[in-house]
Amino acid sequence: MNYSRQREEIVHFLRTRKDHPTAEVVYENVRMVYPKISLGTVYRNLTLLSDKGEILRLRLGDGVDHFDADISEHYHVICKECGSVVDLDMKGKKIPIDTSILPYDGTITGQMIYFTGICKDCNHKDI
Amino acid sequence: MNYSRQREEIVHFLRTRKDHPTAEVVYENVRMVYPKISLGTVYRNLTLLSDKGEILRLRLGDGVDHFDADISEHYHVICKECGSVVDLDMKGKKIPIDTSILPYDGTITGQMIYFTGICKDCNHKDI
DNA sequence: TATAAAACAGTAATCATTACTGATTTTGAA
DNA sequence: TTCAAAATCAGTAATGATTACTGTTTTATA
Repeated sequence: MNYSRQREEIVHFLRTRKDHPTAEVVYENVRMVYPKISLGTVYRNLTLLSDKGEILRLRLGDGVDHFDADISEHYHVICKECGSVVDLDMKGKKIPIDTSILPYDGTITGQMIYFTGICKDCNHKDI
Repeated sequence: MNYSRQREEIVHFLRTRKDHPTAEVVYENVRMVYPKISLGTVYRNLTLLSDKGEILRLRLGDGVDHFDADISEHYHVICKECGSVVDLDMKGKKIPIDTSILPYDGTITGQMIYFTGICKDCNHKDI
């Protein structure tokens, strides 16, 4: 995989963000540096990078893919009000689930956990 | 909400299935009973029914919504090989996660857990 | 039965994402 | 440094799931 300036900038932009931008948001921002970049290039690189494991693709169920440069073990909370996605910093600890007791005839290899809730900002709005 | 014959048949079909059909699969099957039903009707009813809580809409991350008439507490395993979705019958038990210790500034109201794995059938294929 | 509300079939529109194409850039060896 | 092959790009078209629209039919109930 050759590293183009566009791809570098996409990764660099993602590393500056702790929210979890969509392809569209990445596009709008990288365009400030490379105005001629196309949305297709953004999508192709996000797919390439997540396939190689350099970034995470998050499918949060809102119909749009989100991307995360933080590939360490961590979890996400999705705000039901505003849709924002916030990291849970588990300081390296995984939530323990004993998959061996689950009643399943096949092999369980992984788990995906998302939390839903109301974020700090939306909590304040209610007052 | 008036109950039409089409809507009844959609719910009835979903109840016969333990896999988790997509709107397209529901459409193909309900068409055997009501050949003139349109895909739009299927989508509208699936949305209506899941909004009312009579069925579940599952967003499993494969880009297609799946639907489940079983609204009891249970979990799902997605096969990485064939994409099939199998229920985990937890016999009423929830997987315990103490959300109060999670480092989050807002309110956590719910959790979504999916497991990934290799289903029984795909395990056999490897031999 | 008559009537208003709800639902329908059929079709068009939307929106995120992927695929295609010919031009440009990057890489690594001469 | 130069140059050809490979990779990537910009721009655009296509795809596929889902939603919206419109005029017609069905349903509930008075």
